[in-house]
Amino acid sequence: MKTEEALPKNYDFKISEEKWRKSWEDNKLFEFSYNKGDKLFVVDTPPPYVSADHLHAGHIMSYAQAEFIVRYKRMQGFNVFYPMGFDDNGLPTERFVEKKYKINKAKITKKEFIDLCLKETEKGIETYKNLWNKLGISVDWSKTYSTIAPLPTKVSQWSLIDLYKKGALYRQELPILWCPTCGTAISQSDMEDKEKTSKMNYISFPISNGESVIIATTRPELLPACVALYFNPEDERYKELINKKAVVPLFNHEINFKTSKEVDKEKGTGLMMVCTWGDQEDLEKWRLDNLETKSLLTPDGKLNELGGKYQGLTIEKAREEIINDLQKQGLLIRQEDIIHSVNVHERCDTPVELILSKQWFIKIADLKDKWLEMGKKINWHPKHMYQAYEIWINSLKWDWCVSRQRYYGVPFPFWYCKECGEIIIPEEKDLPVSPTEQKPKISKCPKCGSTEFIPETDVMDTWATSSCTPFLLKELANNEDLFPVDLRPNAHEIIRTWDFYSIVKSVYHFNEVPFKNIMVSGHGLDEQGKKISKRLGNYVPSDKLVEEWGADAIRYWATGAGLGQNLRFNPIEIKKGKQITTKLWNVAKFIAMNMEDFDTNKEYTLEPSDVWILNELDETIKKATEYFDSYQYAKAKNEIEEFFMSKLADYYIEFIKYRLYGDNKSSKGAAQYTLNCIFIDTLKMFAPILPFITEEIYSIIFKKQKSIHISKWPTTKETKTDLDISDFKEAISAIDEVRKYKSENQISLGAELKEYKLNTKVDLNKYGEFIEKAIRVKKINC
RNA sequence: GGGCGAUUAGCUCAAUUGGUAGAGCACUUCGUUUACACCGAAGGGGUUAGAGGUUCGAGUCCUCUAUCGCCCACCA
Repeated sequence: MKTEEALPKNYDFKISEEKWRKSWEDNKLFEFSYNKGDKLFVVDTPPPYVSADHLHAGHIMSYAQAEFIVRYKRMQGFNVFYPMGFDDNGLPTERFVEKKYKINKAKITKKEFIDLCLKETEKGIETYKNLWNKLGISVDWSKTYSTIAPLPTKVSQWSLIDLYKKGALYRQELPILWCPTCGTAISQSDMEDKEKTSKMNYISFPISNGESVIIATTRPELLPACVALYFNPEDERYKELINKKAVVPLFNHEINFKTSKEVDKEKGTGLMMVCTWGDQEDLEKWRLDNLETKSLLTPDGKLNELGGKYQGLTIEKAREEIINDLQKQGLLIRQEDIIHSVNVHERCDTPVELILSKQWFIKIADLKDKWLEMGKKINWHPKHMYQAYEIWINSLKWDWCVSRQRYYGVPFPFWYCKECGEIIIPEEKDLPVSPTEQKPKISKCPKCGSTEFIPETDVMDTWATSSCTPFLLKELANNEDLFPVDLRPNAHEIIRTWDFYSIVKSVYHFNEVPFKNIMVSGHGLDEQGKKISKRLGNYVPSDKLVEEWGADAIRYWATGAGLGQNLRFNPIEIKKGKQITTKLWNVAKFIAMNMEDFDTNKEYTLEPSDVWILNELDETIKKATEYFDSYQYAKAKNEIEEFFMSKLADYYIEFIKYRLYGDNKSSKGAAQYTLNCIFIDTLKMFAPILPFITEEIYSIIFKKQKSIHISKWPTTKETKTDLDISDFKEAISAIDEVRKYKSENQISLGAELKEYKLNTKVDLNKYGEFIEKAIRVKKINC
């Protein structure tokens, strides 16, 4: 071995990381090619929204954490399929473009808008690709997909058609969740809670006997759509009202009183106004009691003709004017300021409305048991994340509305017969189709013979396309064995969307769960513990981070949180990552300097310290392997680091210096042999976390294979020896004692003591010479 | 209101199935040693959020309380 000159004094991560990125790419190291019988490990990694122009430590964290596992599995001999995709269609991208270009929808054509989306999509993909490359994310870039491209479009359309044929997809006119700002139907999972300040209005309703009742509401603008008043049948205050009628103030239509046990006597005035529709409660009463339908809102969130003099006003404006008018007529009894949480559309913060509309739905709400049962078949890492899934399933109230009245997305593959409304479906071989640009292949409606067809203009919910990824991957590599996938890594906020919808689809299509394992990562937090967000601007852009610290150091930081846990951004931890790489470098240098005369072919007689460190190594390999196998990269890192820093660097190297520098050839050889063994395995164990420095050192010192990342993960070896080193710990304690003595007496560790009397009990016949030489004492006594 | 997770040294976090509370950073005192000053050694620092319970023994198990984060419900 001749390596000394090859290791410069300092490690330059900028040069080295760039070099290996290029080398891995040139050598196609991570490209997937499959031979029947290979152990597969297929990763269905989240296709990020390309609209993210604000990549930060949180993104680095979650993708790096999944990648630790991927690199580990690759070294374990799995044939890894790890493609990356981009989720580039749908509302997130549209909203991003609207905001970025301050789009006025009246002044832009659909085509211009879509072109802008495409342009931003391209840019976004480049930004991500660049970051993943810099970070050393080992994806197979030859198998990239984007959700709007022909193949994913085809798969998404096939999926809908299959669901339709199986009766799981239906089109119906129903009260649905609607976002007035985005002008589209949305689904339950697109909503989130938001605290809003509002006013509770106490409004007087005249009743037929000349008296009046008071109802409390935050939404007086719904008065024109008020269809009934409810009270609890046991509420003595209102019992007599049951046969009376009330008159809706300002609008003067008569409504009935009804009872329901679900009305809470304590809430408001105990009288509940039901409008079609203000909230879930209204909807249920409407369904249950067959109430009249009074559709009040237009798609852009204004009152329609039912609003009378308030027609054309926005919800907020109508609320304001109705309150004014009620006040003028003395019908507004009082107002209270309140803070309540409102369901808003997560993409734009607009309160969600319920309107009557014809949409496409996938049946999910009535099959909760099935989704729960299927969810249990998946290994959730960490386990309690299943509960997040369970809670969501149990809260399902709506079928999944998959149609969106938007532009930039995968089109629904349907036409309708103009005469009879028959749904015309293309054949699978003709997919993908764009109904607005193409005519159906058939010339006549099979039902009525009409020759005119109307295209469906809706596009799919963004999740309707991304939920296909588990079975898109097999199409991407044209290989049926790739389904179901082995690992789905993602953040916890998309359990209810990406994970759940993926399960729904795979169960419908193949009666099988789409993935065997889910690993859920937490959020990146800023140094104060706040969630990193674009709005707060509390982050350093990810590319700057990598530039400043290097990929290995940032990746090291990403090991700091266990699965599902949030992780604070912490420069000290990144620094520590850098420190580890420096330490690895220096140890490598030390080894290179002392390996010149090492003959790998000789047999060596191991000494106690050699056996000790080899046993420690075995123990570390065992634990690190167990931890990686259970997705606990954080614990694995701790074990490896502890071994490397505290056992190898702090002790073993000090233990053997006298042998390496001395004249005893066979003793030196044994130390060289041991050092060689333990260092290569240490490097390998660090490789999934610190891919660059380990590759650099491996390439210089060991050179066995073209890359450490395709070398075999270390296994335990059971060192063969006649030595009993069960008391070796005592020798270490003795060394510690001398170290402490030297430190307390301000003697340098290098200075040789003439004599030292140990307090520690240790077998000096066995370890005396070793202790004397390792800690530099001429004569040691007990 | 319900659920999940958390609460351990000044800070960030560890602690297998219950068995003497540990590390890093920071702090203090030393030390330039032929891998490393992008360094090394040693030291101080704790009523494990609080209260009760089970146990020979509790950071760990149970109950309650407090605080933080997240999810769900709540729009009368």
